[in-house]
Amino acid sequence: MNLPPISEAFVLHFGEMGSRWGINRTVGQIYAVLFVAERPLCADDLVERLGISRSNVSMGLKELQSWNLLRQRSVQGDRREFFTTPDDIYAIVRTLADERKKREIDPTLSVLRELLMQTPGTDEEKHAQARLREMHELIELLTSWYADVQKLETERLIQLLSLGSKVVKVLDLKDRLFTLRGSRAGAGRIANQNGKD
Amino acid sequence: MNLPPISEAFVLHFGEMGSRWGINRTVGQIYAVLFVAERPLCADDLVERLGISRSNVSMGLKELQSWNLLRQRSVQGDRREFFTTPDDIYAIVRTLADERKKREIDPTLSVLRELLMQTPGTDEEKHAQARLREMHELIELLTSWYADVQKLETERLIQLLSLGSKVVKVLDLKDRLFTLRGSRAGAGRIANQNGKD
DNA sequence: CTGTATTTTCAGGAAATTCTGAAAATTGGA
DNA sequence: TCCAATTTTCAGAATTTCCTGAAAATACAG
Repeated sequence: MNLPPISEAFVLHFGEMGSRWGINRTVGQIYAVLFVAERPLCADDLVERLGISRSNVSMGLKELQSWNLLRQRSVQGDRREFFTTPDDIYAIVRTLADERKKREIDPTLSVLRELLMQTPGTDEEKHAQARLREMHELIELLTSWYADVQKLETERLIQLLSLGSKVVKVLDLKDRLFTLRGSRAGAGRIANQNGKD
Repeated sequence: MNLPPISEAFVLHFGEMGSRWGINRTVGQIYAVLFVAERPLCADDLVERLGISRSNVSMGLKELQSWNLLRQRSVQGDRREFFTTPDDIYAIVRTLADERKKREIDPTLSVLRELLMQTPGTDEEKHAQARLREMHELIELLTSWYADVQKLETERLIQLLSLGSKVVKVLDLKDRLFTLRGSRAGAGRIANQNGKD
């Protein structure tokens, strides 16, 4: 592996992690190299840095592109294709989450929905369906939360994440204001700007 | 596969999904069977239902136990061990998240921290470190949010998830109250019950 | 067009993983 | 303690996934 030590350590770790997810080691390594690179790299650069075959690089890049994880750049006076990862790391995470949802969650939801439509033949099947229904509801809750949060601009998202569970305290505050509404006209007017309930 | 049709379809799908995560097909199938089962099952039950070898079941159960995903039950007058998944599906998700964090996120954070301590030899390494720093910060933000949320009781969690990004509107409300503080003593007092800032 | 640079495809070999049966270890009752 | 039931281990077979080199396809400059 032909990389400076810090990058190499990161690339090795990332490859290892990638293989714990569905992604294979090499694909993870390719991504890691692009992620830390100062400039867009072409396939040959990756061959050189990772010491793997040209065809392997080609397949890896194709895989990463199918995940929407790469940006393509052309370089003046060079016929080869160059690749980078998006600069904005929040955008990367959003893409990753979207793709995983599309590949894992959506098909699962559709299987669950289909199985919940069927008529159970036995008590055993009735029980199975009840379990599947619980799972379905939970996944729906999580994905609708996700869809909501995915809409926020990065700045808002950070604000929300930073707050963590302290949000709950803000909710308490909201509840309290509602309780007070009527007895204190001003608070009621403000609370209503929440635009909901 | 010796299962009623609804369960079988679910088990097959779950095994398939499992193999997209690091988990292997059989382990996913074992979990799925236990998840929909009406009663605790022993290893032989799983052999029968999935049509795989006894030793394979044994290894699969061991793997699931290492993920903390099973409950062990003993049955009166039977020497064999019986297994179930926890009834509470929220608890299951919490466990899963904890384990994935422990296996994937924590080691990554520690590698990143270590690499950020090192002195970069070149500009290339300086740039790599800057990228790793961004990644480190993002992961820290996400995990601290996660740690916070993990503390909530299920009920609160559901409340929070149901609200989705509408939370932001509540935050706006909070901000507005702070803006008003001073000019309107009452609102300020209430806002302070948020216990922060 | 033609020729060269570049990328992609893909068959088959290499490597990794999963699975099995046999044997060893463990468990709990008598 | 001994024995039979049960679980675990593990070497190697079976399967799956990954990787490569060679060949085909594509892109583009002249």
